[in-house]
Amino acid sequence: MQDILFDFLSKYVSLTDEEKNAIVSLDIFHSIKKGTVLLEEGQTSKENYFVLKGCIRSYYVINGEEKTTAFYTEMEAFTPHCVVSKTPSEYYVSCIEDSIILISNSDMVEEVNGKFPKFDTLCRILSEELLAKQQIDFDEFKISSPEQRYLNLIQKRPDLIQRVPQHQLASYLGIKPQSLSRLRARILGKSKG
Amino acid sequence: MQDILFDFLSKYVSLTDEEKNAIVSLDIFHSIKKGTVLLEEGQTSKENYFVLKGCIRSYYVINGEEKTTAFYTEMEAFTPHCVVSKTPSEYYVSCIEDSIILISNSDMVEEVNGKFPKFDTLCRILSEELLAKQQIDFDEFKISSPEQRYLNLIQKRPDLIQRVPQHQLASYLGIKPQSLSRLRARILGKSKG
DNA sequence: ATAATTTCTTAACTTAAGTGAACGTTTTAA
DNA sequence: TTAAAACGTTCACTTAAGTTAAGAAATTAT
Repeated sequence: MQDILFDFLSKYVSLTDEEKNAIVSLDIFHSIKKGTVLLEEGQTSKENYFVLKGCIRSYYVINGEEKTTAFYTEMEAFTPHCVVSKTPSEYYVSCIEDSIILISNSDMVEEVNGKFPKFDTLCRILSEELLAKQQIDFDEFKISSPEQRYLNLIQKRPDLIQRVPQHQLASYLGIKPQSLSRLRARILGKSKG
Repeated sequence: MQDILFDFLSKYVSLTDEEKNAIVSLDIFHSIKKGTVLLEEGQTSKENYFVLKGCIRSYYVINGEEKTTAFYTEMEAFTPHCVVSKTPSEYYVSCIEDSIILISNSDMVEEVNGKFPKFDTLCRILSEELLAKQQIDFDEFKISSPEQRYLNLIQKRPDLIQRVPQHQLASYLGIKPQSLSRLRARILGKSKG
């Protein structure tokens, strides 16, 4: 299990056994059941997530309606806004499959980063990379129509379309579930002629 | 001029004179004329931007049409995707006002970061903060209609509405210029009753 | 200063998304 | 195992954005 993490990290920096032990000693490996809510609106959590297996989802609840904004799957990291801003969370995070998640506390991370400067470099590289990736995702969302976004999703994250309920996918694409159904029917009609 | 930068940085870390000199010696202060293109599609630049005064804009050109995806104004930093991914840029960056921009080369930054570990911490904090901020912006974009996005922009970045041409604002909001005109007329009608 | 270009707005028409409702299917819980 | 709830699709209707075109206003270049 830990090997998966260290294989991933080895792409960015090489870690000594001492450094690896420092990570392991944080005791961050967790098995999470489908449906578990990891973060609730209003909480000021300090927890960062890294998905080893499974899928977590972030969503707002507006007028009783869920608005899904992101899915994080294998080898993706997620630091909720409230952890950085130290203000109450405006959204929820929950687990949509039985998952194995690394959950680390910001205070712990800072402590370890203080001891091992290499971790600062690692975190910087990871968040710079994530920032750049997210910027591209945002750009693509802005310059695309809902239909283009859906087609784009089929290309880039085909797994999501299988493992995520339609109504969650719809709000992720910025539309209503009925519109996603219609849009899918439209595409199917086009490809048939 | 330099004071503006160091005042800003002092919010995150305290720098010694030696560290400040290291930054100054990079010779990164530039005066840029309105209309200057800083990055073209296809280029694999290594330049990072930090706006001290003025405004820069990133935009794609798709079928001859500009799609504006971001504006960066005073005290905002921007690292184009190509700098991180080391692949040719898919978008342009240009200056929409006479501006003073810090332009730094990634290689130089890495060299200086090697000498002064504190800079790694600084860069990590800045990019984590930026990532969190960007995530919120993306979330708000997804869960809002064009009209809500426009009203939101009036609240959050009223200056942009003054200093940016309508057609650039429109594509930033994910709609056509004609739709923005209509939307504004609609809002005006509502407020009058 | 004037001409050329770009920008902004308005309008009529088309296309697609939002809304409310119905209905069959699937999943969840008792 | 059944009842209840949630989910996905379809439909008719409404609302808003896309498109094409035209003209006024502002900006830029000569």
